[in-house]
Amino acid sequence: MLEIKFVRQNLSEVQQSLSTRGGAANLENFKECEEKRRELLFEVEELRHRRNVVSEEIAKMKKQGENAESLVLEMRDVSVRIKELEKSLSENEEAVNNIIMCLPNLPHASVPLGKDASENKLVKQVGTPRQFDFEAKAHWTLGENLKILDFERAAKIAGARFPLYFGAGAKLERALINFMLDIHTTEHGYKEILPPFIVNRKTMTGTGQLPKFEADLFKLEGWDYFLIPTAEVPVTNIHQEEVLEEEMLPIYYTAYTPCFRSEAGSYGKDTRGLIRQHQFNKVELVKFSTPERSYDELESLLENAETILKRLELPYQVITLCTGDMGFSAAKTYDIEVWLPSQGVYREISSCSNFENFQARRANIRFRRKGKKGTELVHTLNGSGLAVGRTFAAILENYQQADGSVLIPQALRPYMGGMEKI
RNA sequence: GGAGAGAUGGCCGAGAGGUCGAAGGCGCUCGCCUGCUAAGCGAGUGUGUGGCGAAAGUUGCACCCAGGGUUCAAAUCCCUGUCUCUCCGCCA
Repeated sequence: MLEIKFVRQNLSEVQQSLSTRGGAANLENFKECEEKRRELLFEVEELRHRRNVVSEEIAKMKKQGENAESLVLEMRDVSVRIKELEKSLSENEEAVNNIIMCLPNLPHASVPLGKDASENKLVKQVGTPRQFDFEAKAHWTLGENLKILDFERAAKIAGARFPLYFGAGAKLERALINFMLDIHTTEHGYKEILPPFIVNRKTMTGTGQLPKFEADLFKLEGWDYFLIPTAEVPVTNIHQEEVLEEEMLPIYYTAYTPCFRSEAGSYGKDTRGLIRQHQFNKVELVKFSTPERSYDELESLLENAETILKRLELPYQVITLCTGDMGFSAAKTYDIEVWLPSQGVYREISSCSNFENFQARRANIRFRRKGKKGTELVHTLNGSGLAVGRTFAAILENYQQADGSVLIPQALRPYMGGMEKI
C-alpha cells in the first residue's frame, strides 16, 4: 500500500501517476473520508486526553480521602461520548483503509508510459529461434503422442486446466525443478525455502493479492485459507511483522511450490496445453533489500532468471512492462518471454518485479540501520526462476525432432539419469 | 478430538485495577577508563500516528497476542478468538 500521509499530501501527483496504470483510482472519495477521519480522530484524542487527566485527579483525591463523585459522574458521560466517537471513527478508518488497500503501487520513473501490453518495451533478445524443416508441433500434441502428458485423464480426475504428467514427462518436470533450485542455491546465493502452500488472509493481504483480487484465488470452503497463487506469497511473508538488521540484507530466498490460480475471466484463452493451468509448478526468487540497492537487485534478479534459459539454450526476449500492463503491487517489472515455435511468438515465462516498500508496508517488514535510531521499510522483489510448466512446454517445442521425439537439453541430462531423448 | 499452562519492548523476564510505556537483565549506541583485546564505570536506547519547531527536539493519543465487555480509570478483572507449550487419544 501507499503511505496514507503521502497520498493526502500529494493528492494530485498520486492521482496523475496512478492514472497511467489504467482503471481510474477514486481519490475524491479518499479525500473526503480521510478528512472526516482526521476530524474524528482529533475529537476523540482530545476527549481521551481529558479523561486521562481527570482520572489521575480522581485517583489522587481518593487517596487523600476526598469525595470525587462529581468528577466520576462527569467522566461517565465523557466515556460514553468517547465510545460513540470511537465507533464512527473505526467505521471511517475502515472506509479509508478499503480505498488505500485497493490503490496500486506508483510506477518507477524508468517505467515506460503505456496503456496496455502493446506498449511494452523490448529490452533485448537472446538466442535465435531454430529453423524447422518440418512443421513445428504444439507441445500438447508432442506430449500426448509421447504419452508424457494426458490432458483428457487430467480432466477426468480434476477438470479442465489441470496437468497430468506420465513417465519421462513427470521426470522432466521434476528434473527442471531440481535444476533451477540447484543453480539458484549454489551459483546465485539463494537460500532454499519450502513453504506452506496454503496461507491465511493476512498473508494474502501482505503481498497485495487481497483484498482486491479474491476472485483470482482458490479459497478453502469453511476456512479463511487460500491456496497460494505463487511462492511469492508465503516466502515474502516469512518476515512479516519483523524488524531485520541492516547487515542481514540483502536476503535471497528461492522456493519451489505448486501455484493455484482460478484464472477467472480467462475463458477461451490458451485453453490447450500447459500455458494456462489452475495448478502449475514454479521456482520463485524472492529478495529483501535496502531501498538504495533495490534497483540493482532487480537487475541481478533478472539475470539469475535468464541464466536458466541460457543454460537450457532456449531463445527468449526481455521486455519492460509499461505502466498500463504492470501488476497491482509492482513499481517496475521485467518479463522474460520464451520462444514457442508452434505459435511463432514469445510467451511469458518469468516476471521480475521490484515492489519497493509497497508490500513491506502492508506486511510490516522493516529494518534497522546500524547505529541509527528508528526503523525503515525494506524493499521487496521477486521473480519467477522459472515457471516450470511453461519451461517444459518450451523444451518440447524447441527441441522437437521430425519424428516427434524430443531431445533433452544438454544441461538437463544429468538430472534425467543421462537420458538424451524422449 | 479431550485436559491443562501460557502470549509483555530487538531478545530474556517482572508487574495481579490508578504512582506503568511498563522493574531488572541481555543486546545495541555514545562517553570514560585501560598499552591492545576483554572486563569495568556513566548516560542513552520501542512502534505507530497527530500538533508545534528550520532542526536537535518537544508535546497529545494509541499500542503489553487479537476483538469485545466491566470501570471515572485495565498489561492487570470478565467473555470470545488465534497461536505456542505439556499430557492423553488418533494418525503419515
